[in-house]
Amino acid sequence: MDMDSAEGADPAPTWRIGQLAAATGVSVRSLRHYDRIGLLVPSGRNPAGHRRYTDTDVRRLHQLVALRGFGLSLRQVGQLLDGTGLDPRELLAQQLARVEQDIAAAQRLRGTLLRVLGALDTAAQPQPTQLVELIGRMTAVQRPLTPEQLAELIEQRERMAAQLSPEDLAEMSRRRARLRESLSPQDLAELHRQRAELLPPGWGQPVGG
Amino acid sequence: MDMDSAEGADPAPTWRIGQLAAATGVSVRSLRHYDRIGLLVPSGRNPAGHRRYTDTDVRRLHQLVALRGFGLSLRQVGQLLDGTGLDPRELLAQQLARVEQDIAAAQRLRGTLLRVLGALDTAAQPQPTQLVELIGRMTAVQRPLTPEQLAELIEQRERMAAQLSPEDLAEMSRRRARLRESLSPQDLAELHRQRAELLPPGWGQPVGG
DNA sequence: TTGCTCCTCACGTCACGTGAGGTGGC
DNA sequence: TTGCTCCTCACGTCACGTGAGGTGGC
Repeated sequence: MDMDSAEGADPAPTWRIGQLAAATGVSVRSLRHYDRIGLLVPSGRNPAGHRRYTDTDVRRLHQLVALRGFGLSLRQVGQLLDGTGLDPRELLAQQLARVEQDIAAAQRLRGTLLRVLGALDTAAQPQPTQLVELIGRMTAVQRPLTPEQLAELIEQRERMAAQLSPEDLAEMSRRRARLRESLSPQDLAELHRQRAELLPPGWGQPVGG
Repeated sequence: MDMDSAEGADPAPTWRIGQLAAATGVSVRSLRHYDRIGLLVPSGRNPAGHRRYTDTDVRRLHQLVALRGFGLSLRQVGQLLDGTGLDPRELLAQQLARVEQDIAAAQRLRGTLLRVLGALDTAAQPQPTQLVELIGRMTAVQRPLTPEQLAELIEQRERMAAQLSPEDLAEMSRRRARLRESLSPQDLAELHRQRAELLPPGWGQPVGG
């Protein structure tokens, strides 16, 4: 019976860097990077200088990839792998807190994007420049638009629409349709909800309509 | 009545870079960076080469900051500000899709972190190295641990605990308490739920316990 | 006249991607 | 002998932070 699962017995180098990359999905460039920064130095080199990885190296790579997947920096991964005085539980708890902050920030951003997309849909302005100005105005004031601002917006819209050809209007309509198609039903619903919030009280669509 | 809201009349340069930075929260270094890449080139310089920003520049900066806040790259921001053939609606819709992917990925990561923290709490292993190995094993198999693996884990835990002094055990207990305190109640609840899922059927805590 | 503000390099960050130019391995 | 794999520089990415060393402005 063989003892290949015993500890301590380090088998002869077997893996070439390309094989390892193909087997693990880690790029050759990344493996060289990990070598350079001392995170994963292959146990051997052949006479020509080619890296040779042992099974022990491969195990370390697997751990490295797992830890990297937690969003840790390579420095942190290295300290964990080498047991350099870091408590993994605290580190992962910190990471959890960071991820939750990221999620919260991303969700706020999502809300903002939906609000702005809703306003753009309402405004239906063709010139990017004017959209940029609208965006600036919307994000400058964190509150919903005042009735005055909305009125101005609508007035502007009417003026622009009056100058557009039927072809332009049809094109704009197609664009809005494409935008709608690109959104998930949930997003579309929330967009409509956000747009309703954006409108001053009394401006909402008729409930029974 | 004055006409300071009229278009076209560009007032004399007024803002110095430091003043602008203080007023907007954008760092001096960032303002110089925006100048260098052509994103926000101040309208003037004084004889000594100091940047002088006009109110028009300031407006552009406000728009820049707003767009940057959507998570767009500076290149994208520049193209929007200059109206270089980009449809803002499509761009923001793309951005929305990206943000939602980010949220989904971060939520998966959050779940993984909670699972691992739960397992580490169960295992209560003191050596970072062994924790790393546990992590490697846990993330290598995406499924819950098999009863065999869990048994091995527990056996290991017992063996280690048997070798620890009462002081060590007390220290470990304090660490776990600190970890718990660092988690939100929601996280703590989910951690317990995840740990229950991790256990093979029949290993859960007694419902009425 | 003294700080304060401003200036331009220019390196560092982070985890690699992407060639450039050259040599060993099957 | 011919591709294929491997090697080492070394620049580019992205949005700046952080000095270094020097000069104008109030």
